[in-house]
Amino acid sequence: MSTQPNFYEQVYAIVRRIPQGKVTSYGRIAAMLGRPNAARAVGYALNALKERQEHDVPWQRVVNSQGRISIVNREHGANVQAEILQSEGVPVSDDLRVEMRLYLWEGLNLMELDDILRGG
DNA sequence: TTGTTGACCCAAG
DNA sequence: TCTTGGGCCAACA
Repeated sequence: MSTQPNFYEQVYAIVRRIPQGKVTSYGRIAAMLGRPNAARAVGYALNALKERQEHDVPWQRVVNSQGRISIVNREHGANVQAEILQSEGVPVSDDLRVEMRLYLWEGLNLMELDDILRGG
């Protein structure tokens, strides 16, 4: 389809469905969109979120494939993303790592995914 | 259209 | 476990 929704919007649609207390990776999101090698583009999309001020997108629930936080932003000495995740019940170690084995979000079911790919 | 930049991923060493 | 290098993709100048 040539009139499919923007790549950004698809990324946001998926991130919005990550349940509290779970995390997923940039690469997994890219794979859900049918672009297993577009992990960097997903990061680019989330980066643009800052300026858009879309507070309904839980960007903090996205970490890299190794369960590590890739964001350098920090306030009063503590990493912002780590703070938010811990407040949601996801433990983050001192070296900014999350136990992916325990907190990984498995992803969407086929019906939800199809809904997003269609533009829902 | 080309080159550069990123909140990445993966395989090797 | 950490570091490198190569690869991939979208946005932007």
